[in-house]
Amino acid sequence: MAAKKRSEMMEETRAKLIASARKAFAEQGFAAASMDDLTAEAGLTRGALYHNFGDKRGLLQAVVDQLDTEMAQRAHDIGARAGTGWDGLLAEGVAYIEMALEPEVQRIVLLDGPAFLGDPSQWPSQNGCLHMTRQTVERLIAQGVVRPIDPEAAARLLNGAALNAALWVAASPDPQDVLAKAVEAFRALAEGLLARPS
Amino acid sequence: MAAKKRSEMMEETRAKLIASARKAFAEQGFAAASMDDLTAEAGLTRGALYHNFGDKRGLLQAVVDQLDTEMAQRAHDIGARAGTGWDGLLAEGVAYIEMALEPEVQRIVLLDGPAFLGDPSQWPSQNGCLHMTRQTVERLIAQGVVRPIDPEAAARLLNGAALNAALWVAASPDPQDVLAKAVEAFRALAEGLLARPS
DNA sequence: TCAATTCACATACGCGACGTATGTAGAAAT
DNA sequence: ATTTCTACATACGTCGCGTATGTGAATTGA
Repeated sequence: MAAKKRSEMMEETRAKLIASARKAFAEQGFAAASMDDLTAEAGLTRGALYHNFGDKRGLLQAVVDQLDTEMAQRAHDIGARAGTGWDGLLAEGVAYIEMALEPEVQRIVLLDGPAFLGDPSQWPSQNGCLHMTRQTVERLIAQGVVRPIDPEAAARLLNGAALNAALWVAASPDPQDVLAKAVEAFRALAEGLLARPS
Repeated sequence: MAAKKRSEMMEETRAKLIASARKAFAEQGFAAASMDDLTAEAGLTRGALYHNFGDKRGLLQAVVDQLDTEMAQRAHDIGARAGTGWDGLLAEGVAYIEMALEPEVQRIVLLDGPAFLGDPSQWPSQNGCLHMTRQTVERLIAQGVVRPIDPEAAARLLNGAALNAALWVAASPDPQDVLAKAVEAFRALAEGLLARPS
């Protein structure tokens, strides 16, 4: 076991705190989660927390950034696997709906994030999912597949639709059935973006 | 001045507390708002609050119900003025986007509401806006204007899209310009619901 | 009309959680 | 080897929620 440098130790501490916070925030919500409990589970104290993240919101910010980055990566992979065309965008959107079913994502990124950190597009992580959807839309507009509308606006509305679909699915007693309906409605809505041959 | 009955007095205190809470929650957010300050501004104490609403969440629930009812009424009027067809649905959606620009609506109903009360469709007020949009969609499906998809799903996604559009507009430095883009994108998306002559 | 009761609200208290100020041990620097 | 620095721990003050208890005015019943 090689001796660890100080910077490595600090990275490890940050990682442990973020991991504990992810669990606590997902299970109890940001407001109800106790910093004492949270840090204790990571084998640390609140001192480490305030030293590394400034305050409770700073920790939430770090957790959200990590989750958002993971989500963007996953959605990108799924979208790319479905191709660079229209199907890619649909796959991304559906992937987003399905990811939003995970309690961690829903509670932290979709509910507490906007409530306590404000508008997602202002986050340091820039909301990777949103950014990625926008790029996909831009590409499809350039391809002539999607009609020339503001790509930022389109990405916003698509992500918003997906988010609410996920909230609905998650709260339903029969998630599988509701998920199918949500995906169908999402496909229908998204088709409104298609260039009409008119 | 007629003497007031006890029930009338109680209604008045409830109204005063809700009014104070609307201001406080809108300005500071639910989590940061202090019940002591809130009740003091209404000329009361926390005693009245806990007697009438049970706890802090109960007060938020009451505020959200009131706002939601007002929003549904306003959107209904605007939609009805635009007719009972496709334009009615579009008008409702745009009205929803514009209402979501008001700090009271955005902060309380769209951000803190879901975060602290859970899924909007589970609220006692049943989320009037959502309910109304669904009815409109159902009517248009019956008319053959909208293709036969699950109306609940469609209403959910439309409202979700409108919400995120509003968050975007509100956070932008040039709301007027961004609002126009958002409305355009919303119209495009919504057209995906139209029945195709395929 | 008057005593008894109810109730809407105020007051008082305890507890938990956040943020800060201070302490400390070990690594880094010279 | 001494000094400095820093990543964390410890200790403290404060604030806000929820509850338990008190009180005066309105209501009830005879």
